Amino acid sequence: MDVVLEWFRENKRDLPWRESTPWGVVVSEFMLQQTPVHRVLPQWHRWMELWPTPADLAGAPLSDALREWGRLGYPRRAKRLHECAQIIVRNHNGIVPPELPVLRSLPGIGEYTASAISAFAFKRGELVLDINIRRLYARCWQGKSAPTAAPNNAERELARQLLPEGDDGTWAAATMELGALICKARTPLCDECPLKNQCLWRAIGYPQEAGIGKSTQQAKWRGSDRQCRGVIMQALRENTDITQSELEKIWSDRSQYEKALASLLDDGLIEQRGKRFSLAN
DNA sequence: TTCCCGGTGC
DNA sequence: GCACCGGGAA
Repeated sequence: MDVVLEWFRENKRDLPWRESTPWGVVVSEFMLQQTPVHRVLPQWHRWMELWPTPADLAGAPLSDALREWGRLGYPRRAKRLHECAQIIVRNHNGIVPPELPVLRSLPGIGEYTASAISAFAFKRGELVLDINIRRLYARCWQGKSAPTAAPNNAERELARQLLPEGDDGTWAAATMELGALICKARTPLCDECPLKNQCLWRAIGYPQEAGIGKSTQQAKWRGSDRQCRGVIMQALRENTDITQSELEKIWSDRSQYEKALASLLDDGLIEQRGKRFSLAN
């Protein structure tokens, strides 16, 4: 697949974590879970400035990590990353472990993130299956418009066959970049694709399978439990300490507020001391 | 204004 | 199979 690697050499974005330490890669992968590159960039720089090593983050209060996470979304990721830092310090001498099973055992690191860290931080030719790569494979080699909800063994086998011998992680980076920039979910730029002459989906006229690739409908954001949690977190990021009665004013639906508050306490993202709430420590 | 984008953990 | 986030494209 030299055309893909050649395309990557000429078109890859200049992303700072590609020139960073293994820890920088870990931080980037956590932030990039469910969040686009352009939103991650400023936050990543800030975090690497504040906490350039696992020991630095492990030594900081969780509340600082949650505050600096800002509006990236899914603040449980910040808590898990903080936990990762502490485990790395405690069990791995402060060094990011390169072994796939060890990475996989850390909180917030699943199949994708473990292989991505191994490939990008340690230059290993791992099987990396993020949604961009999976979409590219589904289209080009399977003639489908989109991949299934989760990878199965047949898909892993196909991906393994495509992985170049002796790869150093460049294949994953290249296919991910191609999926993100050209083989896009909604409006693929097929004319610019280095694989356009061998893409099965293109060859058979871009069929759309019923039901495939459709994620379950997300509830409206406005008025959702998610929005309520976000509003509470934002209030606690801006106020180090806030009373029960002040906090409850920020959301009009009382029962939804109570539910969101309880779930944030349950997730260990916030804490209560008497009548006052703050980010968890 | 709605719709879409995207890993982990339960 | 569902909950979790916020921003940006359509």
